[in-house]
Amino acid sequence: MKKDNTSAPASSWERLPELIRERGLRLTRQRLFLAKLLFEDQKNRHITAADLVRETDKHKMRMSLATIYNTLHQFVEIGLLREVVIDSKATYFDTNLSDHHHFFHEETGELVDISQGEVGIGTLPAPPPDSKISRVNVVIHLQEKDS
Amino acid sequence: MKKDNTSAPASSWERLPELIRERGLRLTRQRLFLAKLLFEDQKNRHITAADLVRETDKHKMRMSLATIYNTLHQFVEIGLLREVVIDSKATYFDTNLSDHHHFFHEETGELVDISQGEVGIGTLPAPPPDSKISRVNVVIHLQEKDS
DNA sequence: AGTTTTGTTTAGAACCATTCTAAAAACCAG
DNA sequence: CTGGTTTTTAGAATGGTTCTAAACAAAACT
Repeated sequence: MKKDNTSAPASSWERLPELIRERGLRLTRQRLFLAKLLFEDQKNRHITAADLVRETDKHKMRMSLATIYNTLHQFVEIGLLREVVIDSKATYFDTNLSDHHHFFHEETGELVDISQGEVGIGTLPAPPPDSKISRVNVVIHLQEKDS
Repeated sequence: MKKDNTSAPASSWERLPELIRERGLRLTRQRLFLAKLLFEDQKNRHITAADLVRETDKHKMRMSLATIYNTLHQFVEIGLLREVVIDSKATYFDTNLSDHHHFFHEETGELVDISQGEVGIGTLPAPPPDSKISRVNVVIHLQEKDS
């Protein structure tokens, strides 16, 4: 039985190399480096491809945009990341795999986790016939209060 | 004839011309035609810019893409439409102004209204200081049940 | 009416995030 | 080390959306 036990900020970062391998991906310098950027500090992050370009550049580990996108999507496929789309400007990749929702700061484009308990969805409507609910996204848009 | 005025889009379609004027926009052939397409049948619609291009073409009222986008955004500004972003593929414009949420069919890209009462949001977390909630979006993603 | 002012439409170029291509490089089993 | 397969890469291509600046149309003024 394979236990798909990957919740919270991924499993501990030291195990990522084997995890990547187990899921059928080769362990390359680029994938390892991106994994490090994403998961090393154990914090939940909401990152765009552009953010990663900036970070890799800063660390003198410049790599192709295509690689960054490929890796991000592969990480989603093997359950290391979740994709979050809020506005049409960019796709965010979320290291927090637990069931949760988001605040979205409209001015800054910043995403902030809302822990699971804080949004109580009382009732959900029944899905139409022949469909099943694959996920429920709640996004609370925030505006700055003009003081 | 039943007057289904409950969640009717915008005010009645006959008043749109004056409404457009009141909000400081000139009443042009293009704006009038798009308003007609969007609101004439009093049904709630979820339309993309590309949809409108198709419809205007079909009615031999071809107009520039820029005009379609401009008009759509102006209609949002004057409160005739709401913008809904679900995935990064396209922006939807919703003629249903009432407070409601959406089913999203992942396979077809189709959006379906969920009437207000059917999603009960029990608890909302307090917004961070200096921010206020501008809106709450709930999107229920649907997958086809492989029968 | 005609003329001016100002707002609108237009085609096409520009933009920007993302994906594709096909060739070179890296990984890894034997 | 070699061969076979996967990855990476630069740059081109894509697709939705926005911008530009020129032509045009609507309201305003005489």
